[in-house]
Amino acid sequence: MKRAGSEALVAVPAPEFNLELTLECGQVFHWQRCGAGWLGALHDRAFYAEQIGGSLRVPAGTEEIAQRYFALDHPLATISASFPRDAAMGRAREFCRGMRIIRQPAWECLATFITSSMKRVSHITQMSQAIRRTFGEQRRWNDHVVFAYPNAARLARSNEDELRACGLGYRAKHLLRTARMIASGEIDLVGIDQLDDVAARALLLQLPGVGEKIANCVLLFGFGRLRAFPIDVWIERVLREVYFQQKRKVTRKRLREFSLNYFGEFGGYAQQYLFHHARKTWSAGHFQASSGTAIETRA
DNA sequence: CTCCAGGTTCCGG
DNA sequence: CCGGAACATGGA
Repeated sequence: MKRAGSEALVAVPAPEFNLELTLECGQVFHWQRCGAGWLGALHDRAFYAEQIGGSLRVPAGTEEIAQRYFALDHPLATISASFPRDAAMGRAREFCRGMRIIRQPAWECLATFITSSMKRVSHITQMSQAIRRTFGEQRRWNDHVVFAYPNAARLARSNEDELRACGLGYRAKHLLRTARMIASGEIDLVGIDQLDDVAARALLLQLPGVGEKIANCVLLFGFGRLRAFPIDVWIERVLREVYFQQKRKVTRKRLREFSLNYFGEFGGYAQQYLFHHARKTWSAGHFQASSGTAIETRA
């Protein structure tokens, strides 16, 4: 009688939004395709969402949670218009139309990105699922099962061997120590909302396994700091090939200063668009072939 | 088998 | 501040 996966769904208006792109662009790692949509854990509950044209269909009663999580209130047209007017950025903007930077729970975001260093996106997904299955609470949606991300207190009670069994390798030590610092209250994640970007970043940098790049990921994806600009291997490639072409000896510090100035108020969005576009087209050749327009680096 | 992946940490110039 | 090396694991 009831079709699994389609009972009690209600529509939420979602203009300028692409659910698939948003969930598959490498900002979040645990959503699984399910029927016409996606299944995952949103905060502490099982959650399902599917997109039909300009609207999102979600379980009745979760409309507001969905709107907030998927950041449907971000002014995407304004954000898009704020990007610098260069060719590479223009291609990324077209390629990523409808991609939004979602609002992930801070701890889940922090913990997941601690596991991300030197790992491919598919591996990060594997580790996230293993951690959820091992330590997380089980939730059901119709006849499907998902696992919530374990909180810091739960991981603080685990040990390095259990975490290594989830595939974390040397990252196990980092995640365990960070979980303990959060669980003990030594570092207050909630309080970060009251800090400006610089102070918030400095606080995150105190955590084991969190450097400049991961701190910026957490600020961007977990704290809605849309100016934060994580520089990973892909973005570094883009910056060097596109914006610093034929320039020798460009230091990390120089790249960081350039990206904060050049990409502006919504730099985090620009970064994610460039990241996804580069990752999906680099090997295909578009990217390099069309990156011949070097941009003058204005100080 | 070799290479590399959304880096961080530690160490010596 | 800057450059290098070690660090685990898995898929191509």
